Amino acid sequence: MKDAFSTSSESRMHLLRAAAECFMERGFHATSIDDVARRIRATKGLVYYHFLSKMDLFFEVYRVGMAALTEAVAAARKTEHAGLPAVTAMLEAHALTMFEYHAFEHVVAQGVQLHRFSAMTSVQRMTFDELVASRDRLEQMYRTEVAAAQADGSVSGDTEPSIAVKTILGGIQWSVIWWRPEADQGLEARLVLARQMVRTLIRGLEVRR
Amino acid sequence: MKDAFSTSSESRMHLLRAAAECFMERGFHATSIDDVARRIRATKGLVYYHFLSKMDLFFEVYRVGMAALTEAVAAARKTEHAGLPAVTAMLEAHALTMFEYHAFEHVVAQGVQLHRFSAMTSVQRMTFDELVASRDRLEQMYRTEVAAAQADGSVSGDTEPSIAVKTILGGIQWSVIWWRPEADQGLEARLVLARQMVRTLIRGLEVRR
DNA sequence: GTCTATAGGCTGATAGAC
DNA sequence: GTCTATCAGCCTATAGAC
Repeated sequence: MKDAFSTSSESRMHLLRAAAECFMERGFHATSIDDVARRIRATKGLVYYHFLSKMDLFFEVYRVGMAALTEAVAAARKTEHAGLPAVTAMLEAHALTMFEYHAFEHVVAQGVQLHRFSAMTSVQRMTFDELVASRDRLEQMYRTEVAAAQADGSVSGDTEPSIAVKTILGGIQWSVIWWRPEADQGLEARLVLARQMVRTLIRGLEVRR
Repeated sequence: MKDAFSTSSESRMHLLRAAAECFMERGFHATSIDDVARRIRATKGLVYYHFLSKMDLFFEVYRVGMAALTEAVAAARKTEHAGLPAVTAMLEAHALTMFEYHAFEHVVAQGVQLHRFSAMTSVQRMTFDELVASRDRLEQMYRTEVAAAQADGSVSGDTEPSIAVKTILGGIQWSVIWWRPEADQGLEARLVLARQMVRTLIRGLEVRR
């Protein structure tokens, strides 16, 4: 998992992981810096040595989560032909990343909602805007492929790509709510689950012959 | 919308709505009791006259949101034959309720995540467990209908009902994240959107002939 | 790099006036 | 029913020791 953290010191990486877990369990505001430090048996001082503020720490966690998602989905996109095959591969990679980076993706989901951070410096505002933009770019990849699939006739044209994408992605993203790491250990079980989810979304509930 | 609030005084009802909006915008922990009171141009004292604590206020908002959802879905269920037709009607009603009770349903979504309220009294713990149970009962309605649809062959049997339901419902529930009341005014526009979402989930992305 | 100590601000909850 | 005043606790962030 090292890759998504790029170049980070040991402590910094451990803090990021601890923060992701705390934010997932209790949410941003209910998590104290002491909670994060305590989780790796350190104290507040260490956190403030590595991060400027609690919000910057949150942003870093978000960035790691989005980076993991973007890389996985972009890579999967290239393995298949444009259109429906690409979308299918993207969704499967997307789901697997949701499981592997569970805590981080939970934070990403929170971040989407938290437009209103009480007080943001202008630097933080810029960072925040970039994170929102990265989320839009991910969705844009999907919209492009769905539009291509509509053009080649493999996806029905009577629903706007943006609506279809939001709906389908919701099915994947919502897994942060109900999926638990304990539930299914091992890559094999995760792959089976991811494929069932993707199949449900691509083929629909209804069976036709 | 009065119905879902059952018997409530005027002030109490306004406070519930204000609380739902605050919790939606800032989240439970970031919302202060003063924020809620200020939104209806009142003060803290009023809130504590009507509700025992901030957490009880949250629980009441959650209860209203879940009640609205349960009633709408249960009613829709009866309008169609068991199995796929029932599921389709349930999803459409579900989506429409997500829009109509947007702020409340946003809080319900938060509530699912907040397992760990720092300090709950035993009474609060019981209330909380009942709210979680009400959520499970809603999902159970869907699982039952999907299983019936698998039995009559209208839904493929190769995905467990619980997985299919969680995936499909995710597509609907996630709309609290991206849908905004300003976006589409009027019942007509909402109905069109709801039907596009449901169609995407029932028929799938892929088109077949 | 990591820790301790502490300042300073905010907020949940209560008491009591009107 | 609604408001004002206030307390007690917690938590972010900083300063400075080691």
